[in-house]
Amino acid sequence: MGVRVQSDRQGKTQAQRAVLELRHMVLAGEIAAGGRLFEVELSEHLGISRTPLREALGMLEYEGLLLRRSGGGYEVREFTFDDVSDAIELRGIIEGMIARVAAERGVAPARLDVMRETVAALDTVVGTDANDVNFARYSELNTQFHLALADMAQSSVLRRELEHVTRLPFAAPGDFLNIQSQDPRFLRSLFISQAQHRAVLEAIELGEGARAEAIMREHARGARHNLQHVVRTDRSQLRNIPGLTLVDDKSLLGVKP
Amino acid sequence: MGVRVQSDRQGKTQAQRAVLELRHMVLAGEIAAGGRLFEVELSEHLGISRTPLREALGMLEYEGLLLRRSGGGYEVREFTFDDVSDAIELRGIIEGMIARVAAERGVAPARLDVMRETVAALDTVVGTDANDVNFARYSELNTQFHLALADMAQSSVLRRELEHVTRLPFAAPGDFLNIQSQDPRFLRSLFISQAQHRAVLEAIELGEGARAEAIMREHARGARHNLQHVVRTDRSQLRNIPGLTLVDDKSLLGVKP
DNA sequence: CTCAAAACTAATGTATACATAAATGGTAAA
DNA sequence: TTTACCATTTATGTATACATTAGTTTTGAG
Repeated sequence: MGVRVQSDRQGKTQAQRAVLELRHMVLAGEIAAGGRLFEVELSEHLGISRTPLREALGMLEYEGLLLRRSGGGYEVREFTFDDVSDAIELRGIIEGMIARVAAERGVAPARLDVMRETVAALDTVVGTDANDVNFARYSELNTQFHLALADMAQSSVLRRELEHVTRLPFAAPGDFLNIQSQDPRFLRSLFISQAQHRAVLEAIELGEGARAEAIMREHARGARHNLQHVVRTDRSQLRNIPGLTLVDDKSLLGVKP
Repeated sequence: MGVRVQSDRQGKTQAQRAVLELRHMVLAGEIAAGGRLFEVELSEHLGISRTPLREALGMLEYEGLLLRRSGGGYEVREFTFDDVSDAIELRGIIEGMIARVAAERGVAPARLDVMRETVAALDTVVGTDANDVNFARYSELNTQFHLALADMAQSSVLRRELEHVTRLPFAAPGDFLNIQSQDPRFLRSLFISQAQHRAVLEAIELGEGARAEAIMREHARGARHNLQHVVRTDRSQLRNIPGLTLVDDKSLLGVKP
C-alpha cells in the first residue's frame, strides 16, 4: 500500500533509488505539474546513467505521478481538486469492498487478533480529550490498521488494486495526518475515525458485509472532509498534504469557501 | 480500458510490440503460470535486444500479468478462481462508482447522445430471439458502451483505475463474449445485460446515483455467472476466456458443480 | 507576411559491453 | 544424509555508443 516509510529510502537498485529521488522532486514542486522530464538532464542530476533513470520513470508512471507523452518522454501529471477527492473516495470504495468480502468470507482468528490489537492500541493513543492525542503514534497505528484491513479479504486482486490507488500522493490513508490544525473539528475527526475503526472490526467479526462496506466508504469521507476544511480555512496547510502542489490553481480556487 | 483490438498489434516501438508478443505467449500457455521469464532467452526469441524487452516486461508487470521476483527478474502470475471472480466484481464496483458520479454530477448532452446511440444499436443487434443475436457486433457495441461509460464521470482518476483493473485478462467487459454456448441461459444473459445497459443510461439521465451504481455492480455479476456456468457445464470453453489458463487447477477443481 | 519544406538540433529508442548479484554444482565436514 | 562453504556459471543491473524520431529553426516561394 502507498505507505511512505523511511526504510523505503534505501532502495536496492539505482532505479529504485531514482524513484525515491524523482518522487521527492515532483512532490516538492521542483518539477511543476505539466512539466516535462528530460532523461539526459535528470540522469546527470542524479548521477546515474539513463538506463535506471528510464526504469524509474516507468515506475512513477505506474504510480500515476507521471504521464507518458505521445512523442515519447514523460511529464508530471497535473491533478484537479476533483481528482484528489475522487482518489480518496475510490480508496474508500475499494476498502469497502475488502471489508465486505472479509465479512462475507470470514477471517482467520490470527488476522482478527492483529486488527483487534491495533484497534485497542489506537484507543489508548486517541485518549478522551482533543489535547490528549499522540499524533505520531496515531499515524503509525492508523497505517497498521489499514494494512491489516488490506490483508483481510485474502485477495491478491483487491490488495493489488488498493496498492495501486494509494500509490497516488494524497490517496493513502495517512496522507492527511500531517495537517497541523488546532481547530476542534479537525481534532474531533480523529475520534470519529477511530470509532469507525472499531465499528468495521465488529462488522467483520459479525459477518455483516453491507455494514462493513458502508463504514469504510464513510471512513474515507473523513479525509475528504479534512481536505475541504483545510482548503476553506487554512490553505497554508496544503503543503502538509502530499501531492497538493500538483493540483491546478483554477480548481483549487473554485472550491467554495 | 483493457480492450484488445487488432490495431494494438502495430505498436510504435519495439517495446510495445514485445508487450503484444509476450502477452500472447503467456495467455497461450507457452509460459506457464509461475514460470520464470529469462531476458536473454526471450530477447533472442523475439529478435530484439534486452533493452526494449525489459521495458516490455515492466509494462506487463503493470498490467498484472507478471510478478517481479525478489532476486530480480519476472515470473508469470498465477491466479485463483477467486482472483478471477474478484477482478470481475471489482470492475463492477468501479464502474458502479463511475455511473453514480456521472449521475450525481450530470453528463454533457453530447456524451449522453453517444451512449444513447450505442444502446439503441445494441437493441437492434440483440433482437428478440436467442437465435437472433449478432455476436460479433454485440461485442463491438458492448465495448463501445463501456468505453462511453468510463468517460462519463469525467474523472481521470476513475478512468485510469478502471483501465488498470481491466488490463487483467478476464477482467475486461467483453472477455466472456467468446464463449460458444448454445445453452439458453447463456444466450438469455445477453438480454439481461442489455436491459441493464438501458437501465443505467436512464438512471444517469435521471440523476439517480444509487440506482446507477447498483445496476453496474449487478451488471458485472453477469460475467461472474457466465464464468460459473462454463466451469460447471462445459470446461472446454475455458480456453475462450482470456487468462483462464493462468488459473491454478486446484481452485478450478474446487468450484462446486 | 504567411506557409511549407528542408536542415539542424535535441531527445528518445535500441544495441552492446561491462559490472554486479543470484543461482547452481561440487566438495568436505558433521 | 544433511549442511555449509566455495567456485563457477548464469542472470540481471548499469553504462555507453549508436540509431531513430521528435522538435525547432531557417529558408524560400507565393
